[in-house]
Amino acid sequence: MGAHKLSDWRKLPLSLTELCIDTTLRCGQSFRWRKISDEWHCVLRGRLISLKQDASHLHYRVTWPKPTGSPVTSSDSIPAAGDGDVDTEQDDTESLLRNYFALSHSLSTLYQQWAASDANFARRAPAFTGIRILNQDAWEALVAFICSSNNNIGRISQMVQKLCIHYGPYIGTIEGEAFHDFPEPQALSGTHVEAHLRELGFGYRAAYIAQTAEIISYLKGADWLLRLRNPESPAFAAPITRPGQNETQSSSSSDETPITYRTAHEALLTLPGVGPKVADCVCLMGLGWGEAVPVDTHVWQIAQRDYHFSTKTKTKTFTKVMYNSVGDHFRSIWGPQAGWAQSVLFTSNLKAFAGQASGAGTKSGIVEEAIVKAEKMVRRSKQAHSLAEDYGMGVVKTDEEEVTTTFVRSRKRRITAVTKVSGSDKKHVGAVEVEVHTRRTSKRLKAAAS
DNA sequence: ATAGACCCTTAGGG
DNA sequence: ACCCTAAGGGTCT
Repeated sequence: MGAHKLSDWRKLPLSLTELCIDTTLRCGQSFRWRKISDEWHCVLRGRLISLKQDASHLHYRVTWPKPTGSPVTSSDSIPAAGDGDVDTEQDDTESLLRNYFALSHSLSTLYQQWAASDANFARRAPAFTGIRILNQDAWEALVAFICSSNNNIGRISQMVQKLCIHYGPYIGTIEGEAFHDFPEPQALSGTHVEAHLRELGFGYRAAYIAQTAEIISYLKGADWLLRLRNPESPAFAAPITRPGQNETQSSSSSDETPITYRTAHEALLTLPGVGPKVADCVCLMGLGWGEAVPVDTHVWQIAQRDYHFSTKTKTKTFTKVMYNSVGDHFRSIWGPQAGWAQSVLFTSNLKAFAGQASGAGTKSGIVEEAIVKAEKMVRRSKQAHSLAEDYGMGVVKTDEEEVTTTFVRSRKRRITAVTKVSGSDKKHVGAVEVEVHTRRTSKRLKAAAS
């Protein structure tokens, strides 16, 4: 009843290989989608979008908000002509969705390319198909990822939800749940905002958000953010200029240096609460820079575990030099859409998706990790002990047929992985045992092993 | 350049 | 049953 108009379901031919909304909408890109009785809902550009998917189609429906402040609802006075039947001529929801899901990229083609140039991707991706980078609103991505620092997906989603409820416009209700749009920068500006956000549990991020909102609203302007977009991205393709049209108009930025991924990244770093990782998230998911590779704890783990990135620099802190070198490395193997490939491996590494990992049975993330570490030991059995030091392993035992690795998962846990190898090939055959010990038990184990 | 502090929530071990 | 610790898509000083 709260909605002005509710469209009928429409559908878009789309395979699950090209897009899997169940994965893409849950993997920590957007924090606003909610699943209610098997349908996904979110407000995009002022309208409430509902989605469901089968093997061949993406089904969508739109709920338009009731016009605010107009005493006479025109639709009520107008006879049945257009009521309950959203004008499909005018409705641009399909193009909105094509743009939001960046459907102009062929995901299956990209997966093939990444798999061809990267064995690790080829091994992990089959269980995680259909993961796309969403083309989100840049301002929303900026604020959401400021919230993401030192935080988990659950709480980030709660925080974004609070921003919408307290500062964003109400759009509609579905099964008793209210949906608001994401607030504009001006709505999050003001002297009271920081204190209020602290009350709402934002912690130290409250100041970052309030300050960034102020800067975008009044100092730099919302245009500033939009000018950081990738002009080459299909999502922001310039309006088609006809041959006869004036061309000087399009090159209005003749006095400015052309925008690049690097300059966009640097520009974002000037905002409070925005470091290299958050800047890359905004570049990738809000500004169309496919080569942006956000390096967080997960990606850093992946880089070390699967791509032989070593922590040999004594320092324990993750420096900006290291950050850039990880990103450059992934760009060199995955190419111009490296950020898209990153999201696939990132998702495969999430605990929430651990059940999907590896085809044979459901191995936990811990087991997966143990297998991979053990495999690494197999490949480099000669340097097993030095590697063990690099990776913080406590005990390493190798012989002709079996490799046993024990490494420290946390201070109070040790995990032992046993990988069987077959003769000269030293191929991993999948036999894995994992044990979790208390400190006391592992001490005994260590003694027994040595 | 490099440790700590920073808000808050939850899961798991004592 | 509770307290305690660690960790969760980092950034700032």
